[in-house]
Amino acid sequence: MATAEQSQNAPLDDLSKILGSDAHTLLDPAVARAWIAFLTAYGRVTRALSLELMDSSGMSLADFDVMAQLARAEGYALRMTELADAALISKSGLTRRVDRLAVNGWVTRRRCTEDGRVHWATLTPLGVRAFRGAAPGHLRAVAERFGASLPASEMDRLTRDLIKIAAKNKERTREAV
Amino acid sequence: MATAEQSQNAPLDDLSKILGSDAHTLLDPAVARAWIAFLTAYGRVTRALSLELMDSSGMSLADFDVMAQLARAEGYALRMTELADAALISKSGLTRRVDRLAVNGWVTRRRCTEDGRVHWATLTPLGVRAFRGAAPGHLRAVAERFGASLPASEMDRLTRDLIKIAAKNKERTREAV
DNA sequence: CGCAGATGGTTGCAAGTGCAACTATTGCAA
DNA sequence: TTGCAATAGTTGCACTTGCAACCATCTGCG
Repeated sequence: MATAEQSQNAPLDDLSKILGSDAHTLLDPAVARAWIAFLTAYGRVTRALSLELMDSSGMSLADFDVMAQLARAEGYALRMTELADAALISKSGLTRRVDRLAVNGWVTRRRCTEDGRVHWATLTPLGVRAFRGAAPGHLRAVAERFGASLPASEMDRLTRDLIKIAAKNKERTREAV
Repeated sequence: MATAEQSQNAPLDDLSKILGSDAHTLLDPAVARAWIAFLTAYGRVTRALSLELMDSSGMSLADFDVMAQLARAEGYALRMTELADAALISKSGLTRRVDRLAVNGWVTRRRCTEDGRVHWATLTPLGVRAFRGAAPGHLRAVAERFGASLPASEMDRLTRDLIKIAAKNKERTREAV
């Protein structure tokens, strides 16, 4: 992945050296630049946020995401599958993440009385406190690293664009088939 | 991580339930929406591209990125560290990735004669062929999944915004200190 | 020279990840 | 009621990852 700055000019022209001059018919150079910038921005921002969050709260970005989903939920509780979907990770990944969060005492798993197959992951009081401790710093960091780069008007446009891209790729590719 | 669509309205309002009403002073709701959309778009697009690329060429997205960097480079060769930087992965990660690419016969490692510490990773003729085989489909997929969502004018604006965000997070956080 | 310190790369280790196969539970239909 | 398909979640496995410690090589200074 090229960094955004260096390849601002010609990420695809470089490739046309190896792919031939029809490279730009496969992928519009403007899209190629946007794609490189997208990957670069994502990589840098998430790496920085992840290190900061780990340092300040001993929580991985994935931990935070999962706990934030629970924090938003009615009664701080969600079924495992709902939670996995919301956090965009696999079911098995969630099982083990909740294991780890449970070891920290931040989350518990309760079997559902009405449907024995279902387990509710729930934020414990300790987990609520941990989230309250971690969130301000993390949200501020997101504001600084992601938000502060653009004026407010630009931010809404960016949101619309990103939502369009996300919508176009909604199907869960493997499982949806 | 909430999905872009569902939380379009109020990702932060939900959190104010747990964080208190000053949640929005920590992170502007418009930024919060953009951030969620960003994470969602990245997750969905890369997952889809990665599966498609693996199916069609037996190449991971990371493999492709590394080989694309080499394909762009003078003589299809880069030093290991340059390559790691360009591909935004760690040095150790690159060592092992190149190991795997070498097993496929796509990349070789040559020790530099002038400076014995340096190793040049180089695309082999077979690697060039593999890249030529994989690239068209992958570029087309990027065009479809990422590019086709937005009109050309919007794409350039998106690029500018993303580059600003990337630039703000340029320091390599750990090593730069 | 020769040795300290910087630089380039690799390896040990302790994670994290997804897929596919598995177990447990439910619901429905004969 | 029994039995089978569908659903929820977990586990085995194989693979990837990054950090920190390590080895090899080079550079510059006494």
